Amino acid sequence: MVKKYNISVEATLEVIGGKWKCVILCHLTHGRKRTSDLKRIMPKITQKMLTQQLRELERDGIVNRISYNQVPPKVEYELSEYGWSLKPILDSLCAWGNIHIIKEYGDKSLMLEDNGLND
Amino acid sequence: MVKKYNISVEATLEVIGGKWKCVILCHLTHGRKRTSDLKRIMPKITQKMLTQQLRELERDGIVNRISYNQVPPKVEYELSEYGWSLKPILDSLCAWGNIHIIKEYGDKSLMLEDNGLND
DNA sequence: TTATATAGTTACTTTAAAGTAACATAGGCA
DNA sequence: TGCCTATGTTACTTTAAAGTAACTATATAA
Repeated sequence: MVKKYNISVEATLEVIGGKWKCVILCHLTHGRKRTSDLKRIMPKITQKMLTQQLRELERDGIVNRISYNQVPPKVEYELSEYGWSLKPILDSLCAWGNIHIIKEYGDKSLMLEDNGLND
Repeated sequence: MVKKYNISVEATLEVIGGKWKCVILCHLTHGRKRTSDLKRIMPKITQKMLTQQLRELERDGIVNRISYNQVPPKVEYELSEYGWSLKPILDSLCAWGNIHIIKEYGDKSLMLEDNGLND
């Protein structure tokens, strides 16, 4: 077998890398969410990307998918126990981002959408 | 002006996202490195990607570029003071990656290159 | 019976990231 | 003179990620 990683951080990036996964996971650290909740909180994500990213996170054991058998469908997503082990990382990524935004733009309210989670 | 971020973690990803930046930064947490050192430690990175990523990290104030005026050239890179503020994040990304590799493959020595930094 | 609501899929296109290979620099040394 | 070194650049190609738009399913309520 060929060694896959130069350094272990690459394994983490395989799981939470890309444009959307960290964003989704940060929102899920504030509690279980329906698909429609996630779409409302992240207005710019498309249905396709949302499902795709959630599927991959589910495959990697990071989130649980809870499907209620009803019509119209109701599906909720939450961090799994393993997913919660990412909480300190997600928190510090957000915290550093806040500092960086203030450093770059002076005022974070200018750059962050008003979704009730940026206060 | 249009709000740029849904949540602050996106600002962080703009700085350290992509395939190489976290890897480069993790190596730099072990000390100042010449370009040739970095190429040796990361054999799969190309000259172009290495320079490109370092330039962006420099532009964002994360690394310092130290150029000795001599021929053949000698250039060193190190974390800036601002870059060092990422150290806790980089460390926890690596630590989580180790755990994840062990969870997925049982033995991390099977997956990590022998570059002297994975022990 | 027809419209509604929610979650998801599919084929396709666009955009962005990464990789390749050849070239540039310039002082020292054989 | 001409080659070596280390670092970096450029034009181009390839690959991967993300986005678009149209489609599906189906119990319930109007």
